[in-house]
Amino acid sequence: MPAQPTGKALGRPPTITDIAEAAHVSKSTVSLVLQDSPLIKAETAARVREAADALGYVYNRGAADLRRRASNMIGTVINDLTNPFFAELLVGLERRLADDGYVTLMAHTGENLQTQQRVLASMREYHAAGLILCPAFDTSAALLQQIRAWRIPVLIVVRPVGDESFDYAGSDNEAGTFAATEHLIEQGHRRIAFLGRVAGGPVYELRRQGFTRAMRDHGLTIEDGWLIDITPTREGGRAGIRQALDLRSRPTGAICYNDIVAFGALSELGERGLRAGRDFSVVGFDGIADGAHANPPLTTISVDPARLGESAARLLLTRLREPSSPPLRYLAQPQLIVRQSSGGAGELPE
Amino acid sequence: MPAQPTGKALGRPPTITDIAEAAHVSKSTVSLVLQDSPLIKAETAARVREAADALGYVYNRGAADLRRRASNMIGTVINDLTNPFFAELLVGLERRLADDGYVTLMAHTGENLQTQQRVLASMREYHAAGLILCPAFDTSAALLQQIRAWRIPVLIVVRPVGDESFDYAGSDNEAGTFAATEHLIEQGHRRIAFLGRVAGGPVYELRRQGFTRAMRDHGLTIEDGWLIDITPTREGGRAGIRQALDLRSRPTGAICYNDIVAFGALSELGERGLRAGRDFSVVGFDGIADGAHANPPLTTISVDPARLGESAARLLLTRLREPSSPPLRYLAQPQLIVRQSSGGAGELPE
DNA sequence: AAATATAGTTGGAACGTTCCAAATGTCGGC
DNA sequence: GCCGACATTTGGAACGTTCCAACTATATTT
Repeated sequence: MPAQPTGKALGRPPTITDIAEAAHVSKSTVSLVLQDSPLIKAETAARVREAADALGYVYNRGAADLRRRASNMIGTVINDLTNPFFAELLVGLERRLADDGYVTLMAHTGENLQTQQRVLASMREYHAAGLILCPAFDTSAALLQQIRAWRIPVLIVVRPVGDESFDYAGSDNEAGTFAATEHLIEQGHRRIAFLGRVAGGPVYELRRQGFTRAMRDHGLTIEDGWLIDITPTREGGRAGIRQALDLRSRPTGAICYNDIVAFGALSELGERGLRAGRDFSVVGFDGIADGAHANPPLTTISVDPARLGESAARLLLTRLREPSSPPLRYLAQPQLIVRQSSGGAGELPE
Repeated sequence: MPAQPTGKALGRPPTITDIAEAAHVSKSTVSLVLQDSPLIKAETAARVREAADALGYVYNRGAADLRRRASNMIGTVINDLTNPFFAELLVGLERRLADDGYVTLMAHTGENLQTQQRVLASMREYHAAGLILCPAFDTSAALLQQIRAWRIPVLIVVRPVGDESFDYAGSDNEAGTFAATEHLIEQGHRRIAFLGRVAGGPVYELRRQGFTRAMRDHGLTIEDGWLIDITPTREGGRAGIRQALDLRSRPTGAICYNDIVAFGALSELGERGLRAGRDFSVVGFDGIADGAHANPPLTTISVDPARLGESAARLLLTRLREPSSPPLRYLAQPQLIVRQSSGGAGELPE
């Protein structure tokens, strides 16, 4: 903790000019000292720093940013923080940004396009050095073009929008569900459902494709009703399982769009007296921390959300350093984590 | 979406001076228009706004803040975003702040005191108008005194630190666990454990006290080993249940420090082939959204985290308007939500 | 007709930095 | 005693706003 300022109190917060006066140098010198410039003699620098401490000086980043025509703020737009996946992503993001001396301007959209537009505009007014955007559903490519016209570096996370010319960090969704499905097949499952949205943009699309490809590759057909359309929430997961269990050609396991859908699925199974991993198999997607301590612990395709966040931040920082390099891209290779929620395909007890 | 700027392009982003020129007024007038001042004739204002749109003007809040010696940024310090309780809190907080035209500077400490000190200092440099701090464990009262010396309004959330002179938003922890415990007692339980930290600051203290008071009030004694010391995580919850079930005088239910501890408890019970609500009762604390779709759905003491966040934001905004009113305080009245994880006290199957 | 009030507009000095160009001081070599 | 080279330091004009005091009209009162 810094010492209390001891010098004579001015009526207002001290500025570099005050320090300059106290240390008998010019304010230019003070400015250079604060920037750790090697131009200044060590002795002088020490004297300046002493004066600054004595006066209780605090750097005014706003003023500096105005003059430098730059800032160290990164705007981060998240749409659903109540999904732990995004919370963990944000943690990784913020940690990395903080480590590099940046500060996070955070906003939450709740999937609302107008809110999204508003917060982006606000971040622009604050001169954010860069933006990290997890686009709300139905975000148009036009919005991205607009941001590009703002000339603020922007990185898209998780949900690809627009063309390939934007920096992007996400995960290999198709490969992920492919691996998930293969896992169930290897466990002996032949009748597998997919719980996700039917028309929910590219992420849903790819995850479903990974599922269908794995089924096809293994010579399995997807029977009517196994592609179950739900909202990607815990509630949706429950509904999905209800639907699955009511099917005439009942599946023995399900690939879930993401982990929270899977949680809902586990809950509904439990309510029916069924135990995931024994009576029915459930696989999630995301690898959020809660999965390890779900009931039962959840088999999932992990993309390590915190790490994805760090990578996203890293990409944006690279972009800031290299404004005109070709589009950057990071695709997390999802990894299968086998826990108890998946197991052999027995017959369901009646 | 605003129209593309159509006017002649300058080499640099347009400023109020450029608008002034285009609209044939002074920059003072432009400034007043941007502030919606009633001093300016409607006709003139319209002309100015037109010019601003045409040039693609974007307000420079940094410059304005420098001159006004104020800002619209609120610094928010959260220590554990991976706990959905805090994520939901943050959502409520941010929503309220955004509604009032403020922007959220968010930082994550991961319970690290040094990180906390660093991010607070950083927020000061950025001239945050106010701070919302959920103090990391072991935060000293001295730190708060220091912040007070900075003359930045600060609101403490969730964990009380320092004296009563700080604005605070939290919940009635003692009443919460009291109600939780009474609930189990009413269900017929007589042997109840408490899963929490033994020396973890005021929140733990109060929640434990609510438990002990309820037990005492109902003439029940707390036997050796029923106060179980764990870290307040999912992992801790599992360990706690393991410990509880191994006791010679085995409890039939447990009050958990918070919901994620309860989730761990549910997981461990499941692993042992026990079903919460039938074989053992579990009550959480916080009321995070996941609780409704846990396996089984979790009985909990809800403080409605999102609403708590909104209230916290509201308090801080009030403080900004009334810098010298007496300390503000909001105590959420926690509410018992009965779901399936608690039930009658049967005997445990051997 | 002068004085006063009112509405609308404006010049210019801040706000606290940065950074360029220029100034100063010191040293060695001639 | 002068020159250039180098190490340090500095004056002052920006950066894009706000806001006070002053100014110009025009209308109203005396």
